[in-house]
Amino acid sequence: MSKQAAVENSKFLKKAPAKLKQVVTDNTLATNVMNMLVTAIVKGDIAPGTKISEPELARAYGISRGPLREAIRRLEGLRLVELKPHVGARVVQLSVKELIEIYRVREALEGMAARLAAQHMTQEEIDDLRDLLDSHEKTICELDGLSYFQKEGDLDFHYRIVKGSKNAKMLELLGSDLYHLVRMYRYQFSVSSSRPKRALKEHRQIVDAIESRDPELAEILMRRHISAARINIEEKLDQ
Amino acid sequence: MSKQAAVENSKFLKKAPAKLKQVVTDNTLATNVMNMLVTAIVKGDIAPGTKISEPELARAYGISRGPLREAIRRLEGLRLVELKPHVGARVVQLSVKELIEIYRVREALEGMAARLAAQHMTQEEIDDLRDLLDSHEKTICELDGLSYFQKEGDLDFHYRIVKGSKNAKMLELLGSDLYHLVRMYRYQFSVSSSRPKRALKEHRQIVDAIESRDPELAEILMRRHISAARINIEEKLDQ
DNA sequence: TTTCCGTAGATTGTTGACAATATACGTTTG
DNA sequence: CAAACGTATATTGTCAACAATCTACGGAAA
Repeated sequence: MSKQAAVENSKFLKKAPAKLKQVVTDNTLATNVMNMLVTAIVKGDIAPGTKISEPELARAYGISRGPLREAIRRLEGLRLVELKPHVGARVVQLSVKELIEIYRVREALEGMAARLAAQHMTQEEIDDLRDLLDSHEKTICELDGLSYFQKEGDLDFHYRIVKGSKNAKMLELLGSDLYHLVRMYRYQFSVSSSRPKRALKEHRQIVDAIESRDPELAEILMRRHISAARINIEEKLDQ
Repeated sequence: MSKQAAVENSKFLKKAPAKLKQVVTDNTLATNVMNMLVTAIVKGDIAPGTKISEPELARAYGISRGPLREAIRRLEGLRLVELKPHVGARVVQLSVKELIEIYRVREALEGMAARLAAQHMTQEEIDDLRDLLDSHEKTICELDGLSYFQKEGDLDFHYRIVKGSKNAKMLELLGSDLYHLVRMYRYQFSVSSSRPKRALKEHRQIVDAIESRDPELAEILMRRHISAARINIEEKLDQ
C-alpha cells in the first residue's frame, strides 16, 4: 500500500492535508499538527474516546513520532486528550456532568469578565459588539433561528466580552481550556440552543449594562445568562 | 569534565538528583523531569526569565532531549515557561499586573467554589477544615504571625474549599494553572501576608458560612477575602 | 469449561544523529 | 566610526532505530 493510500484510508483523516510542510511554513511541525488535531478533535473527525495511535497518526500526517508526541503532550494541556503512561492517549469523552461543571466555571469567570468589561471595554469595542449582535439577529431570522448561532456565533460574543475585560489570564483560561471543550460538545451533540431569540435578547441586555458602565449589573446578567444555558442542558438531560 | 561534574556545576541544579531512574520508578522520564522542573521553577531554583537550554538541562538530569522536550511542552501548558519557535523556552517572569489578574480570576473561581462547597462539602470535610485552621492559628502564635502561614498553609485552605466544591474542572484550573504561579510569586517576592490574623479570621467566617449551608454568603465572603488580598498587593505596589 | 500463565506482537518510551534555523562575531563598506 | 553583510557556531527541530512495557492470543492446569 502506498504512503498516499495509507493517508486516505486512515480513520483519522477524512481529507488528507496534502503537503504539510509547504502549506504553513514559518511554524513548527509539532505546532501545525497540534492545530490540525485540535480542529479534528473538536469537530469530531476523530471521535471522542478514540485511542490515538502514534504510528498511525504519524503516518497519516507524514511526520515522525517525535513532533507528534510533543503535539499530543500539548493537547493534554488543552484537556482534549488523556494520557496514560505506557498505554497511550485517548480523545476525551465529555460526560454531561463534566459539561455542567464547565458551565459553572464559565458562570464564575465570564461573570467577572463582564464586570471588568464594563470598566475597561472601549466604546469602539462596544459598538463592534452591537454590530455582531445585529448580524446574529439576521442569521437567526434567515435560518428561522437555529443551529449556526449557537455553534460559533455565540462563542464569538462571549469571547469578545472576555477580551474586553483586558484580563489576559482570563482570556487564556477560557480560550485555551474551556472553549475548545464547549465547541467540541456542541459538535458532538449537535446542540443548537433551543432559545436563540431569548439568548440574543440577553446578549443585548449584557451589552447595555456594559455600555452603561454598570459592572455589578453586567456580572449579574452574564451569570444569569450562562446559568440559564446550564439549566437548559440539565433539563434536556433529565428527559 | 566528567558527567557528574557537569551536573554539579549546572546553574539549573543546586542539588543533584542522584539516580533519577531508581528514585521514582513506575513513572515515565518525561513526567519525573517535569515534576522536578515544576518544583525548581516554583521555588526559584531556576530563576524567572532564565533561558532554558535543552542540551544543558538534558545533561544535568542525565536524560536525552526527547523526554525533556516533552516535559517542557507540558510546562508550557502549566504556563511556567514560554516557548518561542526556533528560539527556546524561557521561565515566565510574573509582573505584578499579571499577579493581580490572577487574583481577579481567583476571586471569581474560588467565590463560586465556596458557593458550591456550601452545598456539597461533607460535614467531615468541614471538621477537617476547622482542624486545619486550628493548626494555622498555633503556627501563627508560635511565629508571632508571619511567613510560613501564607507560603503553603493558606493555599491548603483554599485548595480544600475548591476540592469541597466537588467540581473537578475547577480543581483542575486552579490546581494546575493558577496555584503554581501563585506559589512561584510568593517564593519570588517572599510575600508573607501582612495580615495573617485577619486572614485567619476571614477563613473562619468562610467555614462558618459553609457549615451553615449558606452558598450566597460563602461566595461573598470568599470574594471579599481574595479581593482584600489583591488590594493588599496593589497597595504594596504603589509604594 | 474456566482460569491462569507464558509467549508473540505491537505500542509506547528513549536515545543519538542529522537538518534547519537563529545568534554572535568579525569583516567589509559607506 | 557606524551600519550592514556574511560566515561560524550553537541551539532547536526532526528523524529513524532501539529498549521497555503493555496487550492479545493460545495452551496448560484445575
